[in-house]
Amino acid sequence: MSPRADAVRNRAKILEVAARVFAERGAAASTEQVAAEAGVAIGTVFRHFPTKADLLAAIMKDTLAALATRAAAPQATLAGVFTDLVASAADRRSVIDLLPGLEVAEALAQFRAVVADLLTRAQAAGEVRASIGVDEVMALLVALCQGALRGGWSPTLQRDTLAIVLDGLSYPGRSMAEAEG
Amino acid sequence: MSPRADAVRNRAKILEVAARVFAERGAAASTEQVAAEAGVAIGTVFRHFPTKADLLAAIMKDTLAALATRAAAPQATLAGVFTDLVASAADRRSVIDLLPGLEVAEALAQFRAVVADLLTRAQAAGEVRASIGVDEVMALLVALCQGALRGGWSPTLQRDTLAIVLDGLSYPGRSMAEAEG
DNA sequence: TGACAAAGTGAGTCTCGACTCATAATTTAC
DNA sequence: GTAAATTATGAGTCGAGACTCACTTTGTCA
Repeated sequence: MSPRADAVRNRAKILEVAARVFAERGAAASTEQVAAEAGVAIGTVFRHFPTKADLLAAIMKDTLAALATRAAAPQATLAGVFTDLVASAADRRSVIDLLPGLEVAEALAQFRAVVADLLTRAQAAGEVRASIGVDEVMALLVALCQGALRGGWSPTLQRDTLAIVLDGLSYPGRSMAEAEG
Repeated sequence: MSPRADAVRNRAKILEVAARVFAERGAAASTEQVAAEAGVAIGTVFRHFPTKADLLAAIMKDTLAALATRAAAPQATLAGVFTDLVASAADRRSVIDLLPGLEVAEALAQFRAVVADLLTRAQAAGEVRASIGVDEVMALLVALCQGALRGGWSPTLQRDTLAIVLDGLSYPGRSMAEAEG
């Protein structure tokens, strides 16, 4: 027997609303808020997602999958992914707190793989220097998103900080970092 | 009459312990934890800091002041400040959550002024391109700290991401950011 | 040393949020 | 249309943590 129609509808509605609520009010927003805004009883939320952590993980998984899909498009570029991500973080539409090690590993790995591909292509095109690895790129991506999210970066600030980081990715060498102890 | 000696001692002890506890376990650590580790009763903590937010604000204020002092040293450089901050964030020794608008404004402004000075000098020395402003530098600083804090960056990753960003600060132009819509 | 005010104590209150479960309402299968 | 199973409901439980306060202890000053 397939799942009941109302169950499917409610699950989708809860996920959609929860993503918005947690993005707006932070992961500390209560499950009751989510239930109220989704128009269901709190018990319904817990039937679909036995734990608040499960709900957050489901959202992260969806978000990462959507990002991976967008980044896997033929015309996608590394710079484009950075721009998109930072904009959506500043907008509080995605990228909740990274809850370490919670069922999201697989989705994260997939996204990472797509970024790795974009990086390779950018390097082949001479847009990014060869010495840079995926780890650094992912780290910078997360850092910029956290900054944009918590700092509420304006579009101008997003553009300017991104320009700096992207330039750093392409710059030939002479890192200032060597210049100090 | 000057304040009692034990009161002064306890206040200092609480601040010291609280900074460590919140850095290690996050701002969600309970006030009881702090009291226990400081060896005082919970009422004592609340006597000195009527609210948990007051305690966090006091810590942030101290931290920012210490940072400003270190960054104001004659031999300090912009690259050095970036390196120090990211290392201490990764180490969870400072930089708690930025609680928006809470008595920290003044301390933040002071730190920002010191960074502005370092930036001006770096630009005069030709180490950073002239088009960059303090806002971008502060934004990148916060972003990198958040990333290092939540991502638990290894020393290697700290060095590599920092090198990229610092290179971006000095790079002459040709931002990749223009290359997409 | 005595007296008093400042500071310390910690059990208790209060609020809030995660999670449960007995019961009611729906949906589906036939 | 009806039975049976699935799902929805929401008041209630439970625990945690911020904060209070009546009372005790301690430091200070004369």
